[in-house]
Amino acid sequence: MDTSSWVDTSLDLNASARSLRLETPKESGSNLIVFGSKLSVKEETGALMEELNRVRAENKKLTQMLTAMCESYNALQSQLMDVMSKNTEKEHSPPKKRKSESSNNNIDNNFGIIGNSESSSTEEESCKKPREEMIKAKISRVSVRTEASDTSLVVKDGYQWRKYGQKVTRDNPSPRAYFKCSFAPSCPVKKKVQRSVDDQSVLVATYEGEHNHLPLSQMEPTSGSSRCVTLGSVPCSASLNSSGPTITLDLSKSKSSTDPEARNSKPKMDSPEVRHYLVEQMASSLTNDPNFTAALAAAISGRMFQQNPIEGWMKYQNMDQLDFSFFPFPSRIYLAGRTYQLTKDSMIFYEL
DNA sequence: CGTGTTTGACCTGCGC
DNA sequence: GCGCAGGTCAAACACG
Repeated sequence: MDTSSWVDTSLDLNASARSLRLETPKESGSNLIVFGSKLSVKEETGALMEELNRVRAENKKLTQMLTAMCESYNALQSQLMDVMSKNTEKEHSPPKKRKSESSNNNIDNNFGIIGNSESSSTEEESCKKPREEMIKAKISRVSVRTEASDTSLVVKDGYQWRKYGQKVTRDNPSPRAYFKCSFAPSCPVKKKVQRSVDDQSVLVATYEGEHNHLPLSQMEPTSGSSRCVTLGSVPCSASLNSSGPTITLDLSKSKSSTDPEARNSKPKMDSPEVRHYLVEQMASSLTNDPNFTAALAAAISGRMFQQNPIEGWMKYQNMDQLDFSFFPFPSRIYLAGRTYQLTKDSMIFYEL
C-alpha cells in the first residue's frame, strides 16, 4: 500500500460507539508503546512478553487463514476460467441472434424492479468483453404508473438524465426515449423509457448498467467537496482535501440511537454499494499496512490479559465488526514513524 | 448564454 | 449483400 494515500477513516464499531479519525501528533514518538492504564515496569514487561507470544500465535493463525483464502481464490478463479472458456465455445457455434427484449417481459404495474439485472446473455458476453461492458450490460426494468394525460416519458428515479434520442419502435406505437446519466461519460448508465403496449398509462423504464455515484436526491445540494452521509447506522462524512480522501464516521451515534432525526436520516446513502465501498476503502487502507496491523495487534493484545483476548482479536479480523470496546483510553502507540491514538470518544490514526 | 430537448441522419447488428 | 430495426449522434431549437 502506498502510505502517502493514507486514508483518514473513522469506523463505527457499534458496540463501543467510539469514533475513529486522523489527527496531527503533538508529541514526537519513539518506538514505544504507551497505554493509558498505568502498569509497573515488571508488570508491563511480563505483559509484553505474553503479548508477544500471543501476537505470534495470532500471526500464525492469520497466515494460515490467508493461505487458505488464497487457495480458495485460486480454485474459484480456475473454475471461472473453465466456465468462461466453455461458454465461449458455445457462443461461437450457433448463429447469432438479436437480443429479444420481450424475453424479459414480466412487467409489474406498481413501481417495482422486474427482471432485475444480469440477463443470461450478459453472462455470455462477459467472457469476451471488458469489465465496463459487463457493467453496462446489467439490465433492470422498472414500470411506473402515470396519469393517463401525462404524455411525457419521464420516470423520476432520483438520478439526473439527459435525453439523447427518441424513436418509434415497431412493436409499440408510442415512442421510446433514450436517456444517458447526466454524469456520463464517467457514469455509463443508460435508460430507455417507453409506454407499455398493454397499458398506456404505464411507463416502462429499462436501465442498463449501474450508477457509480449516488442519486442526485441524496447528494448534498451545495455540491461541495464534502458530503455527510450515513454508513449503515453510522453518520459519516467524506471529503477530498489536499492530503487526500477523508472518510469520517461519527461513532458516537450508534445504531441504537433513539434520535428520530438520526433515524430519518439513516436511509440516506445507506446503499450496499456505499457501505461496501467505504468498508473496502477503510479495510484496505488499514489492513494493507503492516505497520498499522502490527501496532494494532500490539495495542490489542497488550490489553488482552485482562480482558477477553481471543474474542477481541477475532473481531478485528472482520473489519466492519471491529470492536475496540476493550481498549484502554487514551492509548497511544508510536511505531515506525506513525502514531496511533485511541481516545475515549474516538480512535485516531495518523502518521508523522 | 448555457443547458437540455428534439429530430432527422447515420451507424450497427441481425435475418434472410 | 441487402434491407430492416434499434440505437446513437449532432445540429437546430427552446427555454430559463
